[in-house]
Amino acid sequence: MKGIRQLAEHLQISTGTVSRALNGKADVNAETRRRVLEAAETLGYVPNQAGRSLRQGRSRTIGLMLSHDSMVGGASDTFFPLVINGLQEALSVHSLDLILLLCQRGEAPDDFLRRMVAQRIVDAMVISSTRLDDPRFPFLNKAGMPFVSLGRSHSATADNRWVDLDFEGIAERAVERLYQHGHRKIAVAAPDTDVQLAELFLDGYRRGLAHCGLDYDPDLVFRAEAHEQGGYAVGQRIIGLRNRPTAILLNAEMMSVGLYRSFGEAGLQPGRDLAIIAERESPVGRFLLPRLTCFRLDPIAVGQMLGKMLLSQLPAFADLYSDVPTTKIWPMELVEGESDPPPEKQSGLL
Amino acid sequence: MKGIRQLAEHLQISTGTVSRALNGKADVNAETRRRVLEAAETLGYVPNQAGRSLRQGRSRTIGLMLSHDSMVGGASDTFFPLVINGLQEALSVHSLDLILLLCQRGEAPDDFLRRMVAQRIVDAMVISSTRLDDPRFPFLNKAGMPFVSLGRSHSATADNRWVDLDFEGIAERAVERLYQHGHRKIAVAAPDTDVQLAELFLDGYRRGLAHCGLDYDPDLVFRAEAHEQGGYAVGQRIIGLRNRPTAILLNAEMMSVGLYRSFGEAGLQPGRDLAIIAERESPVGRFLLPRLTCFRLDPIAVGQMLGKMLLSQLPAFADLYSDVPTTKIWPMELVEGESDPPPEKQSGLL
DNA sequence: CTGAAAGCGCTTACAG
DNA sequence: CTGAAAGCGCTTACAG
Repeated sequence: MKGIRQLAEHLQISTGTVSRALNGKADVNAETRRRVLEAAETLGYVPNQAGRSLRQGRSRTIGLMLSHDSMVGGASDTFFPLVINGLQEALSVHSLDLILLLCQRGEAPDDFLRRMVAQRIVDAMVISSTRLDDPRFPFLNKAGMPFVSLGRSHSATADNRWVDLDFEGIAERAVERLYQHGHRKIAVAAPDTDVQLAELFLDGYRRGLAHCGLDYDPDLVFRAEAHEQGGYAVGQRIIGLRNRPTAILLNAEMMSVGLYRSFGEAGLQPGRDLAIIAERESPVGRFLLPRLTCFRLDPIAVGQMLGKMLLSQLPAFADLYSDVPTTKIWPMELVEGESDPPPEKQSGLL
Repeated sequence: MKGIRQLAEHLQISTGTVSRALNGKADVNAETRRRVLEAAETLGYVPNQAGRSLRQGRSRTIGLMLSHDSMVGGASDTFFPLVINGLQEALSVHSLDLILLLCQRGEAPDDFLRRMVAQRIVDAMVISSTRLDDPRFPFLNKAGMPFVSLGRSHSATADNRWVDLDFEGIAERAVERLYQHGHRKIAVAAPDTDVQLAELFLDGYRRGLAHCGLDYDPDLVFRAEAHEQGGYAVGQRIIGLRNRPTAILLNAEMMSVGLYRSFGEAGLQPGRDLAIIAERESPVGRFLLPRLTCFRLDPIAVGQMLGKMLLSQLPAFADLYSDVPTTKIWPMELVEGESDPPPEKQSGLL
């Protein structure tokens, strides 16, 4: 079935009536509507999106911009797909489709976004992998494109909506927990880039130290990339120290795989010889030996929240979502593993 | 800048000329073209996609359909993002955009595809996660939507284009390698679903056994899901056996994380107590201890090949890509790790 | 409740 | 080399 015109001719009625019947407008005869829906179903008619978008001035499609890094890093493994699921759930309530726009490795994220927005393929955007200073915020604000962000930024205005994980809080709590376990020399690993989470993670770390009356020692901050290789490098550096830290916080759980290996190679045991707490629960961390102590959250709920925040930004749905918070720092719950045993167990591990 | 009409008025020329200048048509005065391009640049004009698509009958957008499983499973970790990069590289040569369409958990992939195709948002599709019997092939063939597939299927016709990994070949070679290392009781893990790769992997396994003169023993085939938890379950079952296999092939490298843990918990050493070869190289496998022996391929090249195959299916570009193969079984190269030590080293590991 | 008509923004034969 | 006009498929005031 080609178009609405053919469908209308087949039914011997006007395209306008077909359109109204299909779009659930009130003023259509019940029997007419039934005939139209039945014919559309049997003939497999689905409205051409381009015609619809052009006429309505909107596409009913939401774009989620992902960077190559957010897919390849440890974050990919189950986090993003589940966030996306939650997002789709929230949007599908209003028949909005979600498409994923993957910024190529090498392409500047800002240019990429500009292109996508200018083409008007999507009515609204979800952005992620925010940076401290992120030009996408002023750009989207200026372009008048509704959006929400997974991640904070200094560039966000009071009108912008975002959800972010409580990186600060978990770093603080991890330090306090390690302190209670008897640790006095607690290190931290964080990425050496301008991603927002690095700053937050370190802020929380410092705050935790302060609470415990420990001094901040810049030598205990290990800058490394948030993946296996980065964790391996951190492990190597720690092993080489005269005066090793007895515990470490990792900002990404995939780092632990490399850290475990470096310790294993050196005949040391992660957990016993270095207590480890990592940022986010994942299947890998759950099956490492020792099992990783980490922080849990519900990524689907994060996605649903993002979806609702986005809907609150769309004129067509704003009134239905007026009670949605404007920003949300998502709490995370500690999941006790085996990688930060309390002092009395530290020698008896395995 | 709103539309082409405003741009034309600003330049005091017709919209037709603006359009021709912008689209690089030959018969435009050089100076006119320069003025148009400059004005478009400074005023930030980009053509409205809906208008373009409607008029041209095509969107210059390619859809990549991903299933939730393909993102969440181990396959996600670096494989898909890199394939996507290669795909985008190939398509960007002709200014074709790629959008990712993620089939929700729970939504039937066939219905999802039907909806996407009917809406005509994309000109062509890339599908993945093929099954033995996959209705998407006849559907796309019937709908006349050009497509390529990452993965074989019995449902593919001779006209369909696909790239698939050489699951059969690697399973066969892995068995032969393990046989040469002295193993006579070689197990295999494969998913218990109708994904195409399960069948191929088992076919190769059987062929390898036959080459080595070993009997096929169904008790050595462990059906399990292709992730950490699945690998853990396989490990548990092996440990419980009176007469354990001395080696195993895993169809997914993420399984090894769980398998390693189950062995570690039982005081056994992966590698020494069970030789392991897994399907695909990944950062996790590289940093496990012992390092995983596995098979390597270049996912970017796979993506580029898929892109070229797809272009060969599009009328506008077919003649430029007439030399692209119609199907390709992608070879993989063994990467020697520490998880399948030759016999003389098996006792001295670690 | 339905039909006829306009028009969304673009590209492209066609005429000159 | 450029302009005027048609039309892609749809939705939606408007008239009846």
